Amino acid sequence: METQLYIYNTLVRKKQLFKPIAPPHVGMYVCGPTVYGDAHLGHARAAITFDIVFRYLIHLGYKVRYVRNITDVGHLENDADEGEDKIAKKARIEELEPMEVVKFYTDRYHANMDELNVLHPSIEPTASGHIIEQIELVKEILKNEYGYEADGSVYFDVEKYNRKFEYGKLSGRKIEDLLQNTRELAGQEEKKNGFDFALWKKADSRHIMHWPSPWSEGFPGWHLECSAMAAKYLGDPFDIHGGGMDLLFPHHESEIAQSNAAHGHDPVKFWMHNNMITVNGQKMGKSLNNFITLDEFFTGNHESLVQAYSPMTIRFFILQAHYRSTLDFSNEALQAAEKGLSKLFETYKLIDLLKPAHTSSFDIDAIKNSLENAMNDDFNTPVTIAQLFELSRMINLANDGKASLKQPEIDQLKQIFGLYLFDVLGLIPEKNNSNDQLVNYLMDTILELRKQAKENKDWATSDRIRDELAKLNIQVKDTKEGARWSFN
RNA sequence: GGUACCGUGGCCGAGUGGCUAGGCGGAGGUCUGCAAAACCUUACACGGCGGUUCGAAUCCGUCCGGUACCUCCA
Repeated sequence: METQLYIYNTLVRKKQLFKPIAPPHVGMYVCGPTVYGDAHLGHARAAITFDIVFRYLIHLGYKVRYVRNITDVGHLENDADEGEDKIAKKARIEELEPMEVVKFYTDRYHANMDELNVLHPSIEPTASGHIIEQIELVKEILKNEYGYEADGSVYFDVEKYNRKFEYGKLSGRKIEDLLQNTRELAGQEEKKNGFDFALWKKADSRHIMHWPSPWSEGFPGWHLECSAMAAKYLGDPFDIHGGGMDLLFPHHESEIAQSNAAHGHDPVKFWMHNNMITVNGQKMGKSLNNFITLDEFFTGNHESLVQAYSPMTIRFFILQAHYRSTLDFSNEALQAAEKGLSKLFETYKLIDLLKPAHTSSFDIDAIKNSLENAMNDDFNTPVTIAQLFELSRMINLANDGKASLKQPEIDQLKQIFGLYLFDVLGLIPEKNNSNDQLVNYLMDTILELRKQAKENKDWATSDRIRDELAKLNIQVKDTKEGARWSFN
């Protein structure tokens, strides 16, 4: 494996050469969704970011086990419904069984991810399916005396932990600062310190989801599931842990603490965090209620959207920014992405029509190197895409007879273009929404009639055909080789 | 208040000491019955001020503006 992949590691705040713990195997854990609502653009960004990591590691020849969890219990609400489980709350409102809610939104999440051409993770564990593992982890932490019990709940003793380890190493926080700035939370009076977090929470009568444990009938704490499930499926330590930047603190910080408290060492070598999608410069998020769901994007059914945007447009839009930068949503930006992407697909199709020459104007290997370098530089997909546009330009020039390519280079060009466009970036042409064979046959017939009209200089008929087709969102493109068409 | 991060042309968005980012849009051109599409060419930039340097969008300082985390959040 010649390639030198550099990954930005949040833990050290710089890019580091990626070396797996046990090559050729790579273990990657990514925080998945809490399934109590529809996925929005931010979920797409996280999923696509790590889909790219997954795909590229596979491309490099690694054997990757990719674990992405489904959070279906546990996260506390922090408003009037003191300590009520998020899933349970939603269930109460909709008068559904909690698992019914979980199933409903999990299915919808999966459907959205498939539409975005996000590869399925190797394992997709649920928190509710790993209560036993989580209880065992709490026991270990208690055994090592980094937790304490209070009225059926168990809390993590951050101050004690910090004497031996370093709480805040990932997020760059100091425990003294935390001391000053902790808000009043449910169950605060049971804690030694405001910044202590729950490992196990006793359920009260209003909770529908609860499990027996040595301490109480209750439910696991906020950060426990990831620690428990990652260790179970990827070992301890493992290679890459990913998630949104908003999970950095306290979620990931606490995961590190739990693992150290239980096992005496850090759980993860590389921490990766994708940045947020913004709307008018402000984070798109549940709490701000400014999110647009993926289904709304796909249908255009939202007041902020002037049109529908296809899943591939969304994917391309996200990949046009580097994952560690914020990405500002706007109709203009999405429309630009839509056009740019279709240009790439169109030029890819042109490759097969190129006529080989005896000389060659371009250095395909140079582009190939640029593509590799871009991906190796912390998955720089915007630069990767820029290189694909460079290939696109070559294809068009050759197609116009303004440049030449030899057959082996045409083959190479097609191979590289396809490799990065389809396999690495995961961009695939949209399927037409109709019966392909039938539509193609009809279109051939219609365009043949229009061609005859044109030959007879019957412009009224030929223009009418063009206009009528336009009403069906079918665009007729006259080229030197005859008319082509596409769905708009 | 604490801690980070960001400020690039009309819009989105890479780069991070000297060499074109790229896309969309704009302008000009080629093609065309017309139009569209397609293609080619091209203009437009690095928040303000000061410093380091032969040279800074890129490093340092400072000011201004914005964002994120500190509470569930991708």
